[in-house]
Amino acid sequence: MFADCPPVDPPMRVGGKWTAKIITCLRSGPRRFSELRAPLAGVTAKVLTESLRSLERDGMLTRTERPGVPGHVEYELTALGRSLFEPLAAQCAWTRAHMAELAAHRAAG
Amino acid sequence: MFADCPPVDPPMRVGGKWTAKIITCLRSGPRRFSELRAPLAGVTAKVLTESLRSLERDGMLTRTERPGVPGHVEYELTALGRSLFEPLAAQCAWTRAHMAELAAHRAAG
DNA sequence: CGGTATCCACGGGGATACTG
DNA sequence: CAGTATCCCCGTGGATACCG
Repeated sequence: MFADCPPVDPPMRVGGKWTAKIITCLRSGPRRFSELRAPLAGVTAKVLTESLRSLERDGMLTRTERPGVPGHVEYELTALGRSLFEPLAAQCAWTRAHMAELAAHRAAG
Repeated sequence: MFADCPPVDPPMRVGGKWTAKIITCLRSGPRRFSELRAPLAGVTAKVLTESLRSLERDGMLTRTERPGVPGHVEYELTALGRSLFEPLAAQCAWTRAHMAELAAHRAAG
């Protein structure tokens, strides 16, 4: 899921701790709450909810309740949210290109 | 100094709160501690020192004590540090292009 | 001039339990 | 299923004072 974007702890971040991963998870289309929670190993429901609400307030994604039994909720990126792919890709590219050098410095220093 | 990179509170950040601005300040060449502190309005000596030490540990910049009376200290970006310009520019471009839309969502929501 | 030393406030993030 | 409600920890960052 995130193989193209190595999880070097920082030094580069978009929004909160889970924001970049959420965007990446939604890349290929809308997903439900539980479909987001599974791949984002370690995130609690509370924190995931907060992150999603924050992204919704910023217009990065939409939240849609689908009725039925059982009902579910769909999260989908807006155009604004998808526009983050570009800077996100730049960060991933930087990390891929320099993470070894960075790790070497940290190990030495 | 930072006119080309609007200070939208985030959503995009490189490292700590001051990291991106420090890198930008060092863009045109080496600077002394006090030459960094002035344009970074609001940063305390402690926090600036911490940020610089962290960047030094990561190999992003070098710290050089110049003897003499009065002596001073020079901070200069390494090649690794300068390599951050690219993703940094991508972030600035995104912010410039979408900050109005973002602000509108936040005001409405 | 270029820092340390202390102390402290705040907010993000997490653990756990519970709910419509 | 998709959350809330609580409680709490801890790291970042800031205020203030002092130092070689």
